[in-house]
Amino acid sequence: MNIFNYYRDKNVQLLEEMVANGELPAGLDYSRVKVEPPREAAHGDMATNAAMVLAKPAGKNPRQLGDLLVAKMKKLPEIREASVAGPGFVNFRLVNTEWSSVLIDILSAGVHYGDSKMGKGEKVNVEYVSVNPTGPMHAGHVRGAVIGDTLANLLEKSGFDVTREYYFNDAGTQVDVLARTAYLRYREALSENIGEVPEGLYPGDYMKDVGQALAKRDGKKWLGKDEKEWLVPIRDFSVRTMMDMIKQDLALIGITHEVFSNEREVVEGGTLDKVFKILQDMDLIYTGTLPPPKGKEMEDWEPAELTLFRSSKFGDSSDRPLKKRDGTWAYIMPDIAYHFDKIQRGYKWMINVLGKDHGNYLDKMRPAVAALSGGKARIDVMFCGMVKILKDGVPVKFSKRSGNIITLREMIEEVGADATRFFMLSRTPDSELEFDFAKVVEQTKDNPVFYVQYAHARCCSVLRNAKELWPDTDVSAAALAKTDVKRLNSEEELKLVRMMAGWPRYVESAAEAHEPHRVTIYLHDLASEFHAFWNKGSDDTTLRFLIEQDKELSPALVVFAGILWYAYPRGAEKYSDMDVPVVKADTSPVKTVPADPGGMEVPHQDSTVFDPLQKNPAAEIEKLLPAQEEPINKDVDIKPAKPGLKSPTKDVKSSPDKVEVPKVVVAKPAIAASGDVYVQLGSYHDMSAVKRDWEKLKKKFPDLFGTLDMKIEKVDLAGKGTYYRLQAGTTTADHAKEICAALKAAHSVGCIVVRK
RNA sequence: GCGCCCGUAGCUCAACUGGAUAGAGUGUUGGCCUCCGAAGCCAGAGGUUGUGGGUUCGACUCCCGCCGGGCGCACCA
Repeated sequence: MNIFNYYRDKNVQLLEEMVANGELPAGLDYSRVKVEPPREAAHGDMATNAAMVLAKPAGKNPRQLGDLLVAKMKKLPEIREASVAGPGFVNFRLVNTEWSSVLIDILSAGVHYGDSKMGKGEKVNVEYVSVNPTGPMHAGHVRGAVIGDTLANLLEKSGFDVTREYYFNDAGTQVDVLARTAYLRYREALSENIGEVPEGLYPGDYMKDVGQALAKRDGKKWLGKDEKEWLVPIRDFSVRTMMDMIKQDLALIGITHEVFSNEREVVEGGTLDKVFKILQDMDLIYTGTLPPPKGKEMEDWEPAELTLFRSSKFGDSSDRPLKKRDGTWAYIMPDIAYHFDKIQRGYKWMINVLGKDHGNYLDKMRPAVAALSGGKARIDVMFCGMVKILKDGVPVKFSKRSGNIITLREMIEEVGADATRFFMLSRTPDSELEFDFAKVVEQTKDNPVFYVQYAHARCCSVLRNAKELWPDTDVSAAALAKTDVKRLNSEEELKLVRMMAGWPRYVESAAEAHEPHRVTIYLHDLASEFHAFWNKGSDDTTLRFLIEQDKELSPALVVFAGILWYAYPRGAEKYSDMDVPVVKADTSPVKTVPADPGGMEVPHQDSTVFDPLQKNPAAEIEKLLPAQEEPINKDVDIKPAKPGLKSPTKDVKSSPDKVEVPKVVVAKPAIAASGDVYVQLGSYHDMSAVKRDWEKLKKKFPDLFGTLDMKIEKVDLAGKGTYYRLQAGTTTADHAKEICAALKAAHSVGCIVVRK
């Protein structure tokens, strides 16, 4: 039960009484009336804005109306005090037993505390993860996965009928590449020497397992056969294997989808034609020519007759092609058909969790959904910000080429599922997030994960001690629900209780606003309140959880705190059986209290207790997008290797106790110190991007580039296409170095010194 | 150029979709262990919420204009 809603209804009831006896005019709209905890606890337990929002329609001034309401409220036995304050807030306090009875609610509801019927059983489809089956889940995917899953949990808890769905693409060229890679690894598994994985195939080692599995299942069946024969069966096998792998990975962080959909079924089921026909019948299809994209120099743009969908009728900026020039489907068509399928399955509300880089997905899909549902279905997209992975404070380079990806599995093994989930939820979804391996496992209070876990550990500790103190006492939630909680009435205790009473409000607001991170904020606040209460026990022994003379009362509070830990974003149903739903945390001390108090050594707060996975982290690329896997080789920015820098050799022998800080030696460039040097700032596929970036840079670093000119160097790299290199010059070698240093410091662009 | 998102303490972020004196952590200053876990707690200092207007009882929140940043803008996937 949400006690705030309860009193909101109570207030509305009072107002209705006032209407009934003529104090207020009839027909008032109460929908904006809210009851909330006041921002300042000193103001009271609860506050309502009723007088302010109803003043105008009621033809009274807010304070006048407030006074009327206060008079009514004061007659209620549950309300101890009420008054009008500020611009017209009505603040009120409840009698203590009202609060302490919340504890009984919590204990009897258990993990269902905070459930509500807000959603009224409405069907919602939450689609998230949706990683294509071409590789394992990696660190960049995790955030969207966690956010989507938690949102689904919250919606479910709030009374929606939620379906967790996963959609994967198994019909494009990517899965063919997957099949070819699998075939190669299959040959390898049958002891063929395959050498390096050729460009265009997936280089990762995970494909070895697929090859092995295939060899185990089919033996030498496919050796020497033509691709035409093996492509389809091996593709199916690989897709299945990869999906199994992904599902296992997801299970590691407690994510299970109910429905898996795939593109192939959509395509082969003929849905595309069906959807097209429907749109045609609605007269939303025509053949026409689109204007060229604005503001973007397109050298190779030429007008073409295309099959277009009148999406602009549904708020899109322009109509969109559904078929390519050659008559085949455009890539958005399967997605549209897939959403049609969802609509047909009865969803009026669909939520997609995507990476921020899919910027215009919603623009493209919303018109189609509107058209195909007759305006009855709604699609929302949550865009998740990027994750910057750091190891020991150093950004981790992410490159598929070298197979250097941090997989979800590695991440979980390193920091644990709970910490991962918590951390991924610690910021608003669309913001960028720094995920520092060292910080996540750091055991200090600047690690919110630990801070919350520590509070939980203390709860466990109390229960453990309670069992020791009173071996015969039942400390299960059910037993504690019978505790005489009315005796909990000190201000300190009630403060904690009020905090717990607020949980249902957080659940609702987080679900409504699609902001699962509010859960972690709540937990942090709750933990903070808990720690504060704990320490009060030092000054005042009557505020301890365990009071030897009073075994009935003591542990009750702890259990509530413990119950709320469930809120840790995981599925409620998984914890049906509970004393205290346990979140992973140390249940035993890892640091002992010294016998001689007064000089306890505490680790420095900035220090870490984490041993990094890799000691040779590479810098540079620092953003991870939950993006689609792609075969290597596409459009890679080609940069010459930096002169003078060798990759660190592994077998450098150095004694561990003599740690040498590696000296950064900047190799002296073999360039004369006169104006005969350019700095190369980037390399692009199209000319307009070069110009655009140059303008940007000039604006951003006027001091650096003010006097320099732009030079564009065109290069043809065999097999890789044409590149335009952006260079600035000429200048001296020293100045060039300065520029590069400054750019590096600003994390802006790469910078290479080149000769004239 | 167009569209979407963002700009809050020195730093990293909140602020319960319009509420009261904008809060936490970090850093800094001081205090608290004979006591349920001191990896904790308490207190001090730190702000014209990028900027200029508007809407109203009331704006970090909504609207408009600027400034600064991110992402997206193909018939590619």
